[in-house]
Amino acid sequence: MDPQPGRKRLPRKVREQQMLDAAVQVFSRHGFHAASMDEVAERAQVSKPLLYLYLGSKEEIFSACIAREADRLVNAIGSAALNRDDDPADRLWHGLTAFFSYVAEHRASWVVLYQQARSQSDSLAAQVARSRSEIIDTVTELVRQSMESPARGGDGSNYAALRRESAAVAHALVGAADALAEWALAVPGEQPEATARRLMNMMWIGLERRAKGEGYHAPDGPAGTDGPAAPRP
Amino acid sequence: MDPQPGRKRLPRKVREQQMLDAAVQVFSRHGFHAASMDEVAERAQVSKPLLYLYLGSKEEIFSACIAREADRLVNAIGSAALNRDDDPADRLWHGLTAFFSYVAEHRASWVVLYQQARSQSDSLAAQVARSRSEIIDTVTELVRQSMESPARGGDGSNYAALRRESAAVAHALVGAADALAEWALAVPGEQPEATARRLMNMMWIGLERRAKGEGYHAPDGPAGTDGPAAPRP
DNA sequence: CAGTAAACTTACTCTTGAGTAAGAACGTAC
DNA sequence: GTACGTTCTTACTCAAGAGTAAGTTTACTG
Repeated sequence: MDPQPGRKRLPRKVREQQMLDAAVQVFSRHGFHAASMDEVAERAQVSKPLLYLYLGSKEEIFSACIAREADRLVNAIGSAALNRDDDPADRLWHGLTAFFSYVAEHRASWVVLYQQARSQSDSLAAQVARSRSEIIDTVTELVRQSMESPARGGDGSNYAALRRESAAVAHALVGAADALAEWALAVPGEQPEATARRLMNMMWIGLERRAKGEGYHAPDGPAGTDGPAAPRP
Repeated sequence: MDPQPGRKRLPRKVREQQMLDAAVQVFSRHGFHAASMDEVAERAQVSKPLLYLYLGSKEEIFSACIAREADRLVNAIGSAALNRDDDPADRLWHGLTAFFSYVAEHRASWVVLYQQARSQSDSLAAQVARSRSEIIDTVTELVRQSMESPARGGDGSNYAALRRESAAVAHALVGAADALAEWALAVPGEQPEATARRLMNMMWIGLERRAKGEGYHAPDGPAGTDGPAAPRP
């Protein structure tokens, strides 16, 4: 007789994953410092000493969460964006769709990765910064390829500027995606594809025209370092 | 004889502001839960009981920080964006420039407002949500005015869609601005105006063309709810 | 120079939560 | 069944930090 089947004596690897699942949930709700390891243990249906025996310390548990979730997210985006056709726009589109789907489905994962992670100041910052830049780098590369493809002759002189601009775009894109993902969760019936399309519409066209040399011309602002200011249409 | 002038017996209002200054710094570095009130007291050059006597509890102190900083930020943006010419693009431009200047100069303030604030789950969430939506609403209104101005006949049928789209744009804009602000701090010589111009170039052109009915058309993705898919140029 | 109200401090209490010591239950090999 | 290694728990220790009791100093007023 076994009243609760599957609820006892699991192999270590399985338990560890359960613990990490619980930890991600708790960290995402409360943040690193406010998260209670008692709560993690309770959620994982396990006692606290086992948690510590398997995973070390609170920091190590957080670290393991970050590593696992970053890996999952990068894989999700990468497999959607990289193994596709060569058109940068479509790759970006698929990547964004994958991202919004991922966030919608694994919200806690994203919260831990992007939001909770930013604020920590300890040694966690390094770990977190690495994971974040892994994501940003993927996007930066995507954007960079997009920006050099149309109407960019062998212009190698402003390569540094191109790199800087693509980094800026990538950061903005990820930030916008984050904010949009949170917004989308509060809007009933907003599908991940729809959110991705919104973001593409906002930014991609800007990129295309930017590549052709067009752009917004600032009026005479407080600091006029704009060079020759042309009138807007 | 007064060896350290200005270091003793200050009136309550002044001390309170010093305490809030210190609190903003500490909260921005460590987040709400990890922030130590001892550290706040030390930074404010004051003992802990005085801190509690004047400002109440840790939560109330955090609350007061949020309220004060949100007010400052909204004022900074509002006075730059609203008291200008009527062109929505220029207003947005001035607002963004003011924003990036503010973040560059009062980094801790923004961190507390936008980053730390998102994670809390307690009653703080309400306070924080109100302040954040105050900012978002300002931007949403700016964006909405921009979107209806060009080539939008008296089309009142998709008013709800317009509202939703402008909300999405506003969220994306603020998220992108946040990410860009952080990025800009790590790039030497990046001026607030330059960052604002980048963001305008990314998004404003997208908005303009979007208003004319143009947009990115997704390829045959996993979910093809795109309506009639026209080929991209 | 009292007297008094505000500004301010030292030195505590008490809760919460990270981390652990010591050992109990379970499964498996012989 | 009995030896042995793995899984797992009850019941603690200990430090950090929120919040406070009671008292001390300064400045101003009559």
